[in-house]
Amino acid sequence: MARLSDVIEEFIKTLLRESEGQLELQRNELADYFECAPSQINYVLATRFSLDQGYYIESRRGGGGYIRILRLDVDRNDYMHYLLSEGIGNRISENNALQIIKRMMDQEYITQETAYLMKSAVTDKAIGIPSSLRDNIRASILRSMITAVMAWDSRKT
Amino acid sequence: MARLSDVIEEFIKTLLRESEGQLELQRNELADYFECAPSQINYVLATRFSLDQGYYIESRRGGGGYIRILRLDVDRNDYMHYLLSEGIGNRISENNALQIIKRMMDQEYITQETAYLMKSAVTDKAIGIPSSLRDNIRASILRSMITAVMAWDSRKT
DNA sequence: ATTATATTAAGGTCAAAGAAGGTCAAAAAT
DNA sequence: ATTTTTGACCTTCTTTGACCTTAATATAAT
Repeated sequence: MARLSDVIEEFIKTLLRESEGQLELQRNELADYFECAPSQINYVLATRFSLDQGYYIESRRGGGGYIRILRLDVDRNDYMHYLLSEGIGNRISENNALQIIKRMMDQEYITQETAYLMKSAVTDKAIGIPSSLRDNIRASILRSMITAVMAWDSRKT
Repeated sequence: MARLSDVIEEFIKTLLRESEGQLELQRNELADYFECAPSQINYVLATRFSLDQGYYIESRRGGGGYIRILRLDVDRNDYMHYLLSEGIGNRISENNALQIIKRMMDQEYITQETAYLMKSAVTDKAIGIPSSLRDNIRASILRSMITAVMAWDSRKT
């Protein structure tokens, strides 16, 4: 018997194929459909639709809430994927971060303007706190922004 | 699926656009039109037309009462300067930061893409560290990015 | 005609209920 | 031992309704 999680995974991937890599779903509805606990949907998303696997997830609670899944264009974003999975890690110096941003710009993954903005967010000065935590925070922010760039890109088809 | 509050928000914003940023409406009439509780109008106003978000509301009860909504169209640089000098300060919550970014986008001070990127840099998740320092760091980063937007702009003239 | 009172027509507040999604750990299955 | 499934509990956002306050107008009393 195929594991339910696998079935749900396939189901979502089919939907994604039919909708050009972008879709919105209702967690409870889906759980209902498969007669499983709602949290199983989260499990599927966490184990099969992670960033490393090339997916980006946004959600909103409350009435009219939703879960939005974006399939990132992996081929086109090879370098950025590498950055997210290994290239950055938990800590990164100001210099390294600036270099990475410059390279993304050179490769035309991002515009000059975006590069400028990203740089502004990862400088020592921006992050403030004079502590060893700074490099960790920087890494986290940089990763978040790179993810955003990718998600934005695949969003407008 | 679409949240009623969102529909009402859009409705009001459209009216505002058509009337040069100033309009008067009848709470009960609007509630009637959307077939909702009158207090839902207040909810929409409170959550989407706050001062922070650039709107000012006046109202009057009793016969001939009304709700007047004004969109505050401050000069772009004025607003950003205000943000830098007083609006943000040393600490800012995730929600407030997102609101400010949304407003800058609404008023077309920044593009949707830039807004998306900026948001990604100031979320709790991006900043990581679970500590009271987070709001300080966020304020600092947000200020830095706003400065960058301004600088970028004045650079290409 | 003037003043006091009642009625009606607005809008305001707040808390409870409802409608999502999130987290985490225990139990079950492989 | 690892992965999957389930369920209890949490957080966030929205919707609804009961009750309150204020203003204008109509009516009654002086």
